[in-house]
Amino acid sequence: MAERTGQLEQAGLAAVLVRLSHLVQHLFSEVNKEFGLPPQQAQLLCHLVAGPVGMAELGRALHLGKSSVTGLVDRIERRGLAVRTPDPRDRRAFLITLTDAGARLAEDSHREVTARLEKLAGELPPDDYARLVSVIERLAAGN
Amino acid sequence: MAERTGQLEQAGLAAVLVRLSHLVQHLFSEVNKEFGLPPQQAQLLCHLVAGPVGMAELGRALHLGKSSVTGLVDRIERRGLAVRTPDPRDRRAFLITLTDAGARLAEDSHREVTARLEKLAGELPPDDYARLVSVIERLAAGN
DNA sequence: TATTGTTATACTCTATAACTATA
DNA sequence: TATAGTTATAGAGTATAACAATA
Repeated sequence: MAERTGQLEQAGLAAVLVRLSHLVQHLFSEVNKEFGLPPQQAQLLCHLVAGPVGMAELGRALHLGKSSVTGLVDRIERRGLAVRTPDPRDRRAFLITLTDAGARLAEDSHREVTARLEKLAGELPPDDYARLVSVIERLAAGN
Repeated sequence: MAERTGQLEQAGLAAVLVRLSHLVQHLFSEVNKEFGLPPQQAQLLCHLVAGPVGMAELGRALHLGKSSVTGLVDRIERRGLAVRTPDPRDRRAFLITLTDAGARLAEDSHREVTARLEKLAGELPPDDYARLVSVIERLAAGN
């Protein structure tokens, strides 16, 4: 790793990634707390914006066990943000669908999270901004 | 934002940051699960590696309320990974200190997390690697 | 037999409020 | 009065195991 030494390397890639991750997680939590949403419920809403999703697929997307998804959907449903509807193609399964209130909340939350993250990075020179997006995209590709 | 359009911008900075954050968090959780550690306890250990820390300072560092820190330290102490020792300069306060077992576990966990993150980014060209570290450091500066 | 989802149970995590003790 | 920390309580999040119903 001699080719990767120097002042910038002192912090270490892992260290800055973890630090950035904490930063983003904290911002996400704080924003959604203002909307009265625990971060896990907010994340669930994010995964429902594109359309109805089954419980099993939610578990895979969120890296959760079946019973964890059951509880999370219970709480989101109790708040009136989504509903379980029977899957017409599988009588065992449900499709979780956002209510109007849930869709509005998801959109508001997403807008605010995006705004604050963009603001965070807004001081970066355009070149750095573009490079950051590019590199992170490659980093996350396939994971 | 016309100066920031193009193929790379389609994903959006916020989106890739959130995605990267999930990626890092999940990796951190998975690694520490192998060590029998919930991610919060692992993060607590990280903050103790540099030396003993008081409860209040832990709360500030981890963005936690006082009682949350009490519980977290209770559980870490029950596992024999750290101990409360009286602060000689303030008879109200404790200094949380890693035990030998806790220090070993923290080091092992850190090594493994670092290795997997470095591996994740190992395919990046050295220039991108250095730039990523540089940009993220500036992004996280002061936050 | 495998998959979808729930229930029961236990533990972890977090916050608020009320409290003790020290600064 | 302010700060360091605990306790009590309540809710949220997660996992494992046992279960029901459907594929």
